[in-house]
Amino acid sequence: MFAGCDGSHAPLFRVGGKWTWRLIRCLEDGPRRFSELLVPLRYITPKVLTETLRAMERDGLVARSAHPGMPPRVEYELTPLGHSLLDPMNACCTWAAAHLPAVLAAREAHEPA
Amino acid sequence: MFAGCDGSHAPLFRVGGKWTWRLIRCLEDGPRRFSELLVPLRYITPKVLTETLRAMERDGLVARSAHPGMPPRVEYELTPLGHSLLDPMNACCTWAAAHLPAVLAAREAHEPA
DNA sequence: CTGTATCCGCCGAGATACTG
DNA sequence: CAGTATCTCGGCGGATACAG
Repeated sequence: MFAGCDGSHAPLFRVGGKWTWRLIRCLEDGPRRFSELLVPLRYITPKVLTETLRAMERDGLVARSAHPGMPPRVEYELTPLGHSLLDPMNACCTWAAAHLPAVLAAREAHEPA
Repeated sequence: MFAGCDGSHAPLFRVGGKWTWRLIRCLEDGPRRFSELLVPLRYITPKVLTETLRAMERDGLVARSAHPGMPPRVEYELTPLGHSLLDPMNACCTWAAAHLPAVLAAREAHEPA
């Protein structure tokens, strides 16, 4: 998604992935450790969490900082760029919250389950 | 996407599909016929266009009106609900346009292609 | 604790051809 | 013109197990 904004076909920013938006929400209040992300994102697997984080890191949305030692301690936090994504995100979430009932009603009308 | 706004896991509104956002752009200026959508959405196949339109119809974002006769004439247009999606969409597109260079730079830094 | 390594299933998306 | 009918493919996302 976000594609078509510039007329190109490129799939932009990994946003559109299943977990990306929720992950941003988990990070909006400050740095979080790997295991602190596994809990609120219930049922995400470590592999998928790693993939999502790495992708967002490549896009400059998330910063990873590893504190050496034992046990290992790694923290993830939103970069300023990642933080700026919260604005359009909130616009979308506001829309969704306002219009979810209408969408569900429309579905119900087409699929009288 | 849009998931997580209410804490649920439901994949919301079909928005997140590959063509949905571009389709909305094509409809924002008024009704369009099936064949008029195939052209600007270059290389979309009839099958996929139909699937996308049907899904958006189910969600109450698009209205389909078939004028009987020969040759057949069918028009699609955004409902008020679909139109209201333009606001958050534009917020996202504005963000993307503003920060695309930063994202590309971040990718370049991680993948010195 | 913070990941990696395999393997797998599902489904969106496309190619191609055909129909009312 | 406006679709439908099959078939196929790739890749995200998940399950499970293991490692530093």
